[in-house]
Parts: sequence; C-alpha cells; structure tokens
Amino acid sequence: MAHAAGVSQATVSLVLGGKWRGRVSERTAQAVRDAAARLGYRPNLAARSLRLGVTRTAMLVVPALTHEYFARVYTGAARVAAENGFGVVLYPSPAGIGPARDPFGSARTAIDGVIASSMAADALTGIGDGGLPLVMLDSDPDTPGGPPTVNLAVTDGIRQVVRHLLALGHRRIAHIAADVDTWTFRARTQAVTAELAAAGAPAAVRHRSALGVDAAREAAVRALTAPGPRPTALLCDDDILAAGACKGARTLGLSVPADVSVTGFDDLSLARALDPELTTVRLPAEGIGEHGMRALLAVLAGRPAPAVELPLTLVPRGSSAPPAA
Amino acid sequence: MAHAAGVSQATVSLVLGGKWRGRVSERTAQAVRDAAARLGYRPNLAARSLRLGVTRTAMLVVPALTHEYFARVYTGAARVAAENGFGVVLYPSPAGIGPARDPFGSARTAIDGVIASSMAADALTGIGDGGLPLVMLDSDPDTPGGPPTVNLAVTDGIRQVVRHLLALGHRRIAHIAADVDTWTFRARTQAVTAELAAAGAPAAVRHRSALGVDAAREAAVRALTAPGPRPTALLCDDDILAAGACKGARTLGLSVPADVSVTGFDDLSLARALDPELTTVRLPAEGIGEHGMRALLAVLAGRPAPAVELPLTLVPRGSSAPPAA
DNA sequence: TTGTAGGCGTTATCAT
DNA sequence: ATGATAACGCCTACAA
Repeated sequence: MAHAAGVSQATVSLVLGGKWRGRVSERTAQAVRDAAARLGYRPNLAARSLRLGVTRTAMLVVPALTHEYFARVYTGAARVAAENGFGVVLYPSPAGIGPARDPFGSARTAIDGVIASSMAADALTGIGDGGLPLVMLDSDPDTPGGPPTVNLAVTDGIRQVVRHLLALGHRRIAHIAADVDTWTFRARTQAVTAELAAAGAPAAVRHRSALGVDAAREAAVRALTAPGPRPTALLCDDDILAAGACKGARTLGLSVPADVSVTGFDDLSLARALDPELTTVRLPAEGIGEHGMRALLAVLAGRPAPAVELPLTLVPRGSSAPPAA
Repeated sequence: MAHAAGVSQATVSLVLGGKWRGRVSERTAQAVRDAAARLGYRPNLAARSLRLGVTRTAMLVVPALTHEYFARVYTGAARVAAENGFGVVLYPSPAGIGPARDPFGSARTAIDGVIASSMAADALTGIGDGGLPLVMLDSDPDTPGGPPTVNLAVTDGIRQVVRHLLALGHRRIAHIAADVDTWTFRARTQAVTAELAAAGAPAAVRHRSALGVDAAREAAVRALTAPGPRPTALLCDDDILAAGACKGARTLGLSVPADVSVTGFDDLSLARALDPELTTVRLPAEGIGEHGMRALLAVLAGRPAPAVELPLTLVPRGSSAPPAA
C-alpha cells in the first residue's frame, strides 16, 4: 500500500490517521488518499489493537436478549458507541443460556470495558476484580468507590402508579410481584409498600409470581379469589405480569377495567398490543443504554462519571379505571 | 510469561495451543500450565488475529433487534458460534437506526463472515462484492452460484393456516398483509393466494398494513366493514398484525373468535399474552440462527453448505373457531 | 517534509 | 524435546 503510493508506511499512517498537520505536504497527502481509495485500502483492526493496546469495543452484559427492554438498552448503547468509533458486543449472562466459552477469559484482551445491565449482585464475579472498567445499569445504588451507575427512578415510577390508582378511588390493591432477586424488582416491591403507607392507604396484599404470563395469570387468580373483599386493582411489577393478570381476571369472568384495574411497568410494545391497552410506566430503555455507554467512555478517558438517575413517566391507558360503585 | 515459566515462547504456544503431543515433555507442559494459571495469563486475541489472519468472529445483520424474532435468531447463532470458539457481533442494518460507522469498511479485517437475516435484496450491496463469506437467512431462495441459504418453509406454514381455517368451515377469509418488501412477506402473500386457489376456496380480499398494531387495527376495520358479506376470518401475516386485528374486531363490537377468527404467524411470546391466545405458526427462530452459523462455519472451512429449509408448525389456540352459524 | 526502525503478542518454520 | 527467529500490519519516536 505504501509502496503503491510511492511513499513510506509512516507517511501513510500519518495521513490516514488524520494528524499530518504541517508534517506532510498537501500534494503527498492527496496522493496517499488517492492510492487508498484506488486500492480499497482498509486498516487492519487487529494490528491496530495490538499496537495501541485498546480495541475500541465494549461488552454489554444482559440477562436475556429476547426481552425487549434489553434489546432497547443495546440499541441506545450501540448508537452512542458508533458515534464514538466504538463497537458493542453482547453477552447474555450465564443466568440465561450460557455460551460455552468464558467471556471474561480472553475478553480482557478483546474489550476495553463492560456495561452490566440489571444483573444480580453476584453475577459479576470475575469482572470487578479483573481490573476491567465497569459501569452498572439499573443495578444497586451508587456505592462509594464502586463502579459508576446509571439508574432508573423506580421508586418515583411506582409512586406515580400508586397515586394514579388511589386517585381513581381504589383502596384494595393487590400487588403481583416478580419473584426475581434483582435490584430493580426489589426496589419496586419496597416502593409499593412505602408509597401506600405514605399515602395512608391500606397495605397491598402481595402475591409473588415468576416472570411469565402463565405464572402471573395464576397469581392473579389467587389474588382475586383470596378470602375477604376482592381487590379492585392489580398492581403488577411489569407488563408481562400485567398481561397474565388480565387473563386471570377474565378467567374468573371479571372485566378489565370495569371489575378490576390492572397496571404494568416497562411500557413494552406488548402494552399497546393488549386490549384494553395497559396503563403502565415508561422506561427510557435506550436512554439507559446511551448514558451507560457515555459513562464507560468517560471512565475510559479518565474522566469522572457522575451517577445518573433517569426519570420515569406514567402512561395512563385503558386498563385502569375507577372501581365499580 | 514464557520467561516466568522458564521456557521459550514457542513452547508456551505449543502447550497452550493444545498441539504438543510428542513434542513437549509432560513435565515441561505441566510447568507451563502452572505458570499460566499462576499469572492469570490470557492470550491476546488481537495478536492472534494478526498472526493467523482470521478473527473467529461473525457478523449477524438484522433489520431490527427489538423484534423478538431476531433476538432469537441471534441467540441460536451465538450458541453454535460459542461451541466453535466463535463470537458474533450484531449489526442492525441501516434500514433501522443506522450506526454512524460503516460496518463494512474495516469490518472486512475484523470479521470472518456475514450472516444476513431477512434482508431486502438490495440492502446488502457492499458485502457480496467484498469477497466476504456470506450466508443468507430467510431470504430469497437458493440461486445457483449465490450464497448458501437457510430458509423457512413459509409456503407450507401458510398452507397449514389456510387448511385450518377451511377445516373450521370458513369461506370468507380476509388477508391482512404486511406492507414490507422482503422475501418472507412476499412468500406469505403469494402462498395465501395459491393455497386458497388450490383448495378451490374463494380468493381472499387483501388489505395491506404497515408492521404495527395500530396500522393493523385500521386495516382490520377496513376489512370487516368493506361492502359485501363480512369476512369470518382474518388471516394475518404476523402476530403483531394479528394483535391489531383483534383490537380492530373489538372496536366494531365483534368478538374473537365467536364473530371473527384471527390467525397470526411467528408465534412470538405476544401470541400467548393475548386473550384469547393466538392461533399462529411457530417459526424455529433459534434453529435458523443455528443453521445459519453452521452454514457459515462450513463455508469458512471450505466445505459445501447445502441449502436448508426448516419446517413450520401450526399452533392452534383460542383465536380461531368455526364461523357463526 | 519524509524515511527508517523497533516493537506490540502470537504462531509457524527451522535449527539445535 | 526445545529454542531462536521471522512475520503478521500498524503506530511512533527519531533520524535524515
């Protein structure tokens, strides 16, 4: 390539690297660019990584790619990465289906940093101590000396749902809680209890359910057939649970929202596919990914990465209404 | 590292590369492995790529990652890749949200091959002529001299749906067709026409719709309010359209499936979140990814990659029933 | 303003 | 059975 342009490697590198200001003549630079275009020259990334010691690649660790939320986090992260000449590789953590190869083995030499999304606290052993720059998304709150975090204002989101239901006149609210031990779901559960108490409303009866439509349907049936007066609203930890809750209500011959209101959380596309559409809370999933990537970029550049908390928005739709008189 | 083990680089490479049978003494080999474990040694992938000229990385090009189908294709491809010591990077094609960086620029030196899923025919300019090994998923049928393909038996899937509806007694079927110019949707549309004709049934009135719940709802309303006798079944090109069709029917005060049957295609998790659950056709999405990766591996190894066609399965559920008497 | 040379960590060839 | 050495393509002092 340098040979084809009639100059040396060094000159080529200077010109194509963009830093030849006053070091290479304009005429020579143009000749190099011409030759590059003519030969379809592409720099070899492996060689560059080897020389520079960085790969301009980040790894995004997610519990499950098939969940729309994580796909959107990826989309946001990938966009910011691309804007900065970075790539993003995905690693569905072993909790899901574990790839055969340990990603943190040679990963240390293949990636510059890690963004971990919604991970259980112990799922990251092998990263933190690995000295690889790390950013946590939607995880435990900022700890001094810990990795930078990008979090969701989950408590405020739940607060909006609770107030929405109370404002509609509901007093007997059941909580369909996700039986998953991650920060985001623990925070949701705690917030439901706290917000109802703060409003002076009766406590919600809690029914735990695995994260799936069928399990949620069964939990909703349990909630609606439990002894005592029937709940008038089912507050669900996420949209998938809410979909199951709607089915459970109909199983019992109840109508949503006339007989029982149902609320979700996440605002997946599912929320608008259901009928009635789900009242839910919108999560800025792409924003989480974007901020996460920006935080990692900051860490990589040696800049401080302030902890971020993104706001959530209540989206009232057809699945919630005043309780029957 | 070699220094720490008291041997030469070459010996280390041999031992860790696994091909020292009868070339290095057992005692020396063990010493190398001990040193590697002690130092936490990790091979540098960039250096290996540089030397070997291959990266053991494949790129999966998809139109939209947020669609569950593609997330599952990725999952399948990534699993087979991992089993073979390969990685997979994702590239959401420009049709979606386009990254700033041209992936096919330096990609040629960063990846060994490309797997393209459900792409419009012209969206791959820049790959085919790039000399990069390519496998097409769910795309145009095998062309002599073209890239290997892994396809779905879409025509047979539609045939199963059509026969299911005819067997239930439906004669007036409307087709909610996706207004998307890719092979898979063209094939679905053609199959609907062909299968109805083959069965001697009346042709379906076709209503085109963008791929979204709202657009499909409007299309369904059009279909159900068109002049002439009302259709008793809505055959939809995919589950998202079907979700919209159900909403459209209810908008008109019609019940699914009592007044009108609705069928989908894809068997997304959405199909079981709806109420009633969707009668649909299951696509082996992960299988597509797995076979695609296997085909690419074959091409990379210089082996022939036979064209594959994966079977589809009808999943009858609550959204279809005999027409009202 | 341009060219020369060294080294990044690996693997492969060849010599010992 | 093991070691020395070259080469992969790039970037960057340093020399000319």
